Amino acid sequence: MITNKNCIIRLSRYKNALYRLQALGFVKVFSDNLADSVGGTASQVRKDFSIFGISGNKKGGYQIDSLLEKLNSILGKDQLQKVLVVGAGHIGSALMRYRGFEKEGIKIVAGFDIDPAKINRSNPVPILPLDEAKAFIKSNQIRIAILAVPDIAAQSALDLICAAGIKGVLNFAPLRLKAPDGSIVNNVNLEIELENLIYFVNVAEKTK
Amino acid sequence: MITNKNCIIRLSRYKNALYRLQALGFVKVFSDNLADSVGGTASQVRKDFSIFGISGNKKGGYQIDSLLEKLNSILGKDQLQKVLVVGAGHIGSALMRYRGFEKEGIKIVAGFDIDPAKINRSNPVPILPLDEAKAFIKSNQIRIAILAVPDIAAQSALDLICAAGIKGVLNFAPLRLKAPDGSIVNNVNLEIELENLIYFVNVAEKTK
DNA sequence: ATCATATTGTTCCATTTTTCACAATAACAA
DNA sequence: TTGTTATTGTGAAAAATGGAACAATATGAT
Repeated sequence: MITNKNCIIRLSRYKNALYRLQALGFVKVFSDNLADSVGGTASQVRKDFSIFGISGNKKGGYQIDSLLEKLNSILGKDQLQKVLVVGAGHIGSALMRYRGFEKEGIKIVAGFDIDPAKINRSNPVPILPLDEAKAFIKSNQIRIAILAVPDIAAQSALDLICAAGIKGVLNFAPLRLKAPDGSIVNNVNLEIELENLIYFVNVAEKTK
Repeated sequence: MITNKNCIIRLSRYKNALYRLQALGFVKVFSDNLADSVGGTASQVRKDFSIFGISGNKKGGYQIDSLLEKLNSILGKDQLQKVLVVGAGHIGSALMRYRGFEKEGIKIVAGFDIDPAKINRSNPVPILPLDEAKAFIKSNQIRIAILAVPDIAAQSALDLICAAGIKGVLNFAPLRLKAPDGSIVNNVNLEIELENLIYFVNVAEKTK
């Protein structure tokens, strides 16, 4: 079983690169084309594919359409993914308005907040009271959520939505959350991303 | 020389955990406390520290205040980091309004956009025309930027700010950018983060 | 039909990263 | 003072990751 997160990220990159190539009229692709597009080696592309039983043609490369089909199936993109956003602050609202998810088959179906002033049922993405999250998650069978609430509220919000059936959470609160059994929390920590960048910029500066 | 990004990310996590412990009144900490807080092993904590020449006391653990000093110095947090945001769309605006950076000593000093309608010089974080970015970067000696512009504009905006002196960029546009010589680009790709999450949720579901 | 060539799939090797294990030693107790 | 204990610091082992190399082979050329 694959536990290598980087490998799955590379599959996403291959997929994105393939759509671009397809848009340019390409029908087949070689491992080294893909390596160039995503910044890796041809061996790694081939190995990534072989891990998932994807095979191409000796001397013929890979057929883009069938390759995309397989990648999309692996990545769960053969069905629309309904996602909800918990927290309608700056970040949460921006995510709800962000148009980039659509073309990836990801649809934000609702936002939730505790602040009554934020509630807006007629929004393109309705913003509902957090009280209603449980019922909403159950009746719509949502499995994925984005958590964009203040630090202090993050753990309890996580517990609430996981108890209601959420299995995967992308957490923007800059602190480590304890994932309830049976659910997965991935973190997007912008402060840490920036710190990391600053560190490497400083190192580059010093060693120059 | 350290090139291990994960190691640096762990340092940030240790730092954050230490502030929380300090706020609770703790004065010293053991490697296994830190391991618990950030979700790792005690050996790794000690090894991470040893890589940077940080040492504690046999049987006495680490003094939190001096440990924080050293981590902050490694992470470049002994001075305010001025950052600018390029692109004042949903994501860019949310980042400019996000209050979480301040407590990390990161200050967003300006935003830039090509759309004249977005310009607002009297904003708490002024939003200026992209034309002015070069002069601003030079005169304020900014080294770090967040790139939150549409895909199509990302590479040219990157080239522009790097030519003006930006050394590190956190890119939110969901495509691979070519980093100009001497600068570093880190990517935050929300679509890919969600895809990744969905993949692992699906795997967990199947193997259950 | 035969040969040359290009490209895959996979094995093996190198490197990086993590974990284990334990000697060294500071703090404390008797 | 001596002994016991807790914890570090690090060297060695193990695991994971990535890359190079090459045999296998399909394709196209002659």
